[in-house]
Amino acid sequence: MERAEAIENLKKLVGKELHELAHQFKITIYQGGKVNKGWAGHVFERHLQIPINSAQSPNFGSWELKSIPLKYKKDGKLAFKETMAITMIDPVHVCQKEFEESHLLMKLKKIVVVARIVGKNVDEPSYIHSVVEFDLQGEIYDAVKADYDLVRNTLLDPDKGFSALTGKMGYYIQPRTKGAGHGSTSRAFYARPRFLAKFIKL
DNA sequence: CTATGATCATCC
DNA sequence: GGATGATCATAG
Repeated sequence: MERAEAIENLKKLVGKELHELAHQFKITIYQGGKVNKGWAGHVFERHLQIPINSAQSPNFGSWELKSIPLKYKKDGKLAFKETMAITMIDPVHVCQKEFEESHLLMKLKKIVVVARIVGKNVDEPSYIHSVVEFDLQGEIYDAVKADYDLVRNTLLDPDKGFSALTGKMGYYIQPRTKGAGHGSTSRAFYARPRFLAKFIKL
């Protein structure tokens, strides 16, 4: 499927209620009192008839699908509820590649984001807000590159290394723990709200 | 077990 | 309210 075609396809979903779609595709939201945190993303992937797998990237060759939750603040305005996971950090790869060749940049250039509005928990209705693409230019590109270099330099520093990475680092992009939990120590690049705000109109 | 889809829990 | 670290379901 072409990227432009998929975007058109996703835009048809604007205004739809996600729980309804999840039910149609038989996607698990609750399992024994616990939440399937990836359910929203699976709904979109199923809608586009994309196979759900855990391979690092090319969801479908030329682009990448992400979803981000939005929420209403008490004054009635919209705000980003969470940061967005972009991709896992592979220390070896990051040390060998400059930003221009990085997996991070390749991903960012391919990402299509679906912003959706959520309530205070998964039982609240969830509606699709908009579909956007990332377009790194000028100031944004340089800032993201700086964040990548910060992570890279930390990994290359003999006194720091992988374990020194923390979510406190980075202005637009941060290195943060991510994994199956229970002792997993893998980390991923996350996009901070201020980065998302550059591309998503609230 | 790990990567991907992300959100939850808790701290400030 | 925003930020940071931990965690869950699914699939390979």
